Amino acid sequence: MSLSVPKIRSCEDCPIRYNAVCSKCDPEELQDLEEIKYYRSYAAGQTVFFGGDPLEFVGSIVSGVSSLTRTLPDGRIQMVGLLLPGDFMGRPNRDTIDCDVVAETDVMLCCFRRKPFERIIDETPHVGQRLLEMTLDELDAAREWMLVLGRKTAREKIASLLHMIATRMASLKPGETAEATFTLPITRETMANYLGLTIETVSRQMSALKKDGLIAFDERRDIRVPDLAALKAETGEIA
Amino acid sequence: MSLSVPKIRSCEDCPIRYNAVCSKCDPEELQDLEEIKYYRSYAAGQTVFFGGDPLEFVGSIVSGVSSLTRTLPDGRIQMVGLLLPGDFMGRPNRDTIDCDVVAETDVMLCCFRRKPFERIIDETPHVGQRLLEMTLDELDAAREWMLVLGRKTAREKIASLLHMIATRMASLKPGETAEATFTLPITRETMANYLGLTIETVSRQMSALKKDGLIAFDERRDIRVPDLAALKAETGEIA
DNA sequence: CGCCTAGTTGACTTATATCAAACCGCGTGG
DNA sequence: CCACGCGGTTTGATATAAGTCAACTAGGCG
Repeated sequence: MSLSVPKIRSCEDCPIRYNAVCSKCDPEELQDLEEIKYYRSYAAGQTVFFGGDPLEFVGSIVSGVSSLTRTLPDGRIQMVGLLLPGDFMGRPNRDTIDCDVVAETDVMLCCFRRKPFERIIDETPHVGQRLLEMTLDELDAAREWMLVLGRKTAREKIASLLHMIATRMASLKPGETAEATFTLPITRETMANYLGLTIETVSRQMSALKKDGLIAFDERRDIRVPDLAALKAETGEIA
Repeated sequence: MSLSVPKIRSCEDCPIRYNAVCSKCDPEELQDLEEIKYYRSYAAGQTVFFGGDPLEFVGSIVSGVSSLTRTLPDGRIQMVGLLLPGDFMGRPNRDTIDCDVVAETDVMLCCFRRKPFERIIDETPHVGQRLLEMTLDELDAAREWMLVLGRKTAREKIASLLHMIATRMASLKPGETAEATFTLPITRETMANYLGLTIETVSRQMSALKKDGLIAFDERRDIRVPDLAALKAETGEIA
């Protein structure tokens, strides 16, 4: 498993320059951040943080996908967040982290040691403001997901997840047809953990959606959605 | 249904002075807030915001309990947040709200029109900082709840809800025995909507917990928990 | 007094979990 | 080069937790 070495030299080149926690910074603020940032890479499957560990650093996902999970003592797992490029991980003003953070694909992180970053939040308003904005968005997403977990059927859950991934991925390369193609960044097991289902149920519903022509795939991970609107109609969100 | 008229004259008297969005403010900042604040009351059952409506104001719960809910077109409802005194409602920098907000009991709100409040966030750092802190806490709570919704059994869900209410209410009057008594601020239906269950299942599990001696009640809403640790053991969170 | 809402309880159905087996692509070592 | 094992996935048979439908109780209020 090869770890890509960071090639980014300055924040100007950074692929997440305009949506990460630093996106509102003016050049001067950016300079402050630049002085304390450093990069880290994780291979797919590696754990970035263990729940309960002291939180030494925070940071942004530059590339790749990570998951946030919570686990019950008997081993039941629930994914509680999916972090894509630009998303922030860690929690200022908290000594420990309460979720496991796992790299689902190879991941590159732009990190800041927590203490200096907390100082920056207090001193450079645009970082704190952007972080508030991002946290509010995440809260909205978490609440949206509570509806999925609490009230949707297995089929609706799968359709919702696929639709979300399709649109979030698509938003990176905008060009918008009714169609979408993407590679699932996660295993069936991870999907199950996200959706509060078993992997067997995930598999059955994927097969059912395929049989119904709503999605297509041969290789297990390469999904084609011929008609995003039709998939959306399966999420239960349409009247 | 009688609406209590606000009796609070200044922020100094305010019951949520030290845990609301204003809690980090120094006297000068408080003065800025005081100039734009106003009070509103809602009777139990009234809707404060309808999902999708323009968001004219934001504010803090001074007293009472409100719920945040999301609804699917076919009528399925999921509660996605429970707001207790001190909690903040509304969303700066967003023109509409995406949840219904309902007063579960009589509620008093300390409100700010949204635009002036947004200006305050930008100008008085302690408000933005506190709001970030509160939003991060809410995000943690939402994630905790995703675990409940996705992976817990009906009994564990009920136990989790009762335990949470017991401890959150208890924290107001700290004195900590192993025992707790409280009045449920919500109906069985609201409980069901919070937990992603039907009201019949809620009722059955309440009866089961009662039969097992984990809770006691005659009047449907006045709950006594003889042993909080024993209740906690039913939440699935204990090894 | 009778209706209305909130809650409880029972009988039955069903969606999803559980248990079990087999499949498929892939890298490894004989 | 092929057999093997392995992780990830699919599919089938069965079990069960929770949902549905329905009847009934108990307060509260006009």
